[in-house]
Amino acid sequence: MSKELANLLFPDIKETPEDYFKIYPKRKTPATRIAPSPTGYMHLGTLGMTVVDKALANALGGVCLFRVEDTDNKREVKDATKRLIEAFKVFGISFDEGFDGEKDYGAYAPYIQSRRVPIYKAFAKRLVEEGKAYPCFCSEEKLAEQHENQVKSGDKTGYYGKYASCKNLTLDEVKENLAQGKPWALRANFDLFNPSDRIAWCDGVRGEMSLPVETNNVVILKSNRIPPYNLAHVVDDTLMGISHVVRGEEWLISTAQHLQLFKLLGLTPPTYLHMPVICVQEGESKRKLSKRKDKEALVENLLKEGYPTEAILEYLMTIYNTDFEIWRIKNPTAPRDEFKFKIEKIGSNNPLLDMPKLDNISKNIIGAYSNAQTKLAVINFFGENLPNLDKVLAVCAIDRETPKPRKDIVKFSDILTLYDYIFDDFVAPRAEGEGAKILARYAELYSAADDKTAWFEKMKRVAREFGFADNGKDFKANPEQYKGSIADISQIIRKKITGKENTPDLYEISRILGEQTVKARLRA
RNA sequence: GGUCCCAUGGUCAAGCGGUUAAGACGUCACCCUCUCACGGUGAAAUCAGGGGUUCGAUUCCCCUUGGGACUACCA
Repeated sequence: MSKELANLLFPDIKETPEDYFKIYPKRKTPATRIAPSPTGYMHLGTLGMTVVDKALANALGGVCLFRVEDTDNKREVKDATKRLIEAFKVFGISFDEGFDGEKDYGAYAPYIQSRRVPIYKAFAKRLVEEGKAYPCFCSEEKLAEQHENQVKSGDKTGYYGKYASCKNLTLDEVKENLAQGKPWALRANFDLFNPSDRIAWCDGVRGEMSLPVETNNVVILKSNRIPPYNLAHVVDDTLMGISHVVRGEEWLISTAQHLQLFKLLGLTPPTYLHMPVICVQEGESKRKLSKRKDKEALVENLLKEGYPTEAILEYLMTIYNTDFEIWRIKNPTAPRDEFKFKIEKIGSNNPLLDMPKLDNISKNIIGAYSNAQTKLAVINFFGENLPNLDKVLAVCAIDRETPKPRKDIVKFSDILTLYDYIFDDFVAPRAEGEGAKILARYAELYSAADDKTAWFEKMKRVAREFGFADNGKDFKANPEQYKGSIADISQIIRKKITGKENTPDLYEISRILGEQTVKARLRA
């Protein structure tokens, strides 16, 4: 009867799981995969999983592939797959196999789940043949009502045992329902498992784990004949030879049902690595990073702010492998893929998103950029048409390529506020009283032709003329003899020219601005 | 409510029965210095609580508390 039912349900499916095992040969190396669903722009967590997948494949001497999990057509966002692929490109992340937006590459294609539906059906059909799955004709309303009653009576929720009313439908009843055109979903018969048993496995991150048997006869084929995550995961990761499944902690509990599906199909499950999820602080507690609430933490936004992709990747690595930071200190310039990723160094705490840490990593990375790299990055961020581009680059070049470079740029958008005085529309602040006199005197003296020593001599001269110490030490020794020190003079001038109390070397800035502009601002 | 996970400074964490309890970010102080940044030196700051086990617990076990995840024909 099961065979008959299977043919009734899947008349057009001729292939068997064995056929697919022939098409997709057993893989000889370890493999990891990143399988995001196209529901919008890339999530920081997705990027983090990718970093781990890549690093793990690298450490294991295996491959890492990219698969699109587009089985939820309700949530799917147009172009999201394309955007995902773009984003990976921006981050310089490539995969050994996958989908490039146009076509598949790799021997286990297709890599888009919506194109693998016949494969899922073949496995589903097998399950029906063996009496391990059955069609369910229950309406949404009926299911909702049942759920409500279960909650009310304190019974366990779900579709199982006596609640699984479609499980024991006769062939004729199924035929009748089908004839009436009733929609149906396929459910796994988890009542085949002893509900008091536990499902155990050794998690790569958490160690020995066990969960109670999943009793809910979960849907493995939706009424649109597309599987939800569970069956798709089991089938794809088996066929694609995935040895290590890296996924977020949110999957931990559903591992029982996945393992039960593997068992029902007689398949060997992969090693699971359940990763911590990145959280944000909210009042007293923390919560999972959310796309809606934490827009500023979205990868898209970080990029928009001008964080270098390497900074984001490095930060993610410090989160997911607690060894990485120490390795990085010892190997400050080594490429990241030389780092040996260790499974046992994955933390199991859910970390809080640490923006100051990201900032620190970022400013170190930008600080280490060469002038050429900086130019590329600035143009990449602002485009060719940024006004005063040459001047901006000149300011960025101050102290760059030295053993102790400035590290004032955290993200490229900072340039607009940090160096706003470089732009033509900058308005110099007003000065009054003695300050105005000092500025006037300095304006008289200033010449762009001076070398740095000559320039500084003039600065000292102004200081002396107005009763300020021309060096810090003298002032410190006898503070009462002076109105202030050369630092104060310098500060007055800096403030007038740039509107800021902290800027790179004033001599250099003045040269970049040009004598005319400097004098105009001093006298404004 | 049920199931599961987690628990060392403000944050990320090392530690895996005996340590002066690493390190990084952040904070503060000092030095360097025309300013800022960089750099250097230093400081403050942690084992959630209670029971066991043990000669000895941050480390092992239990309970409490706190936090997190899941509980869909979403992933």
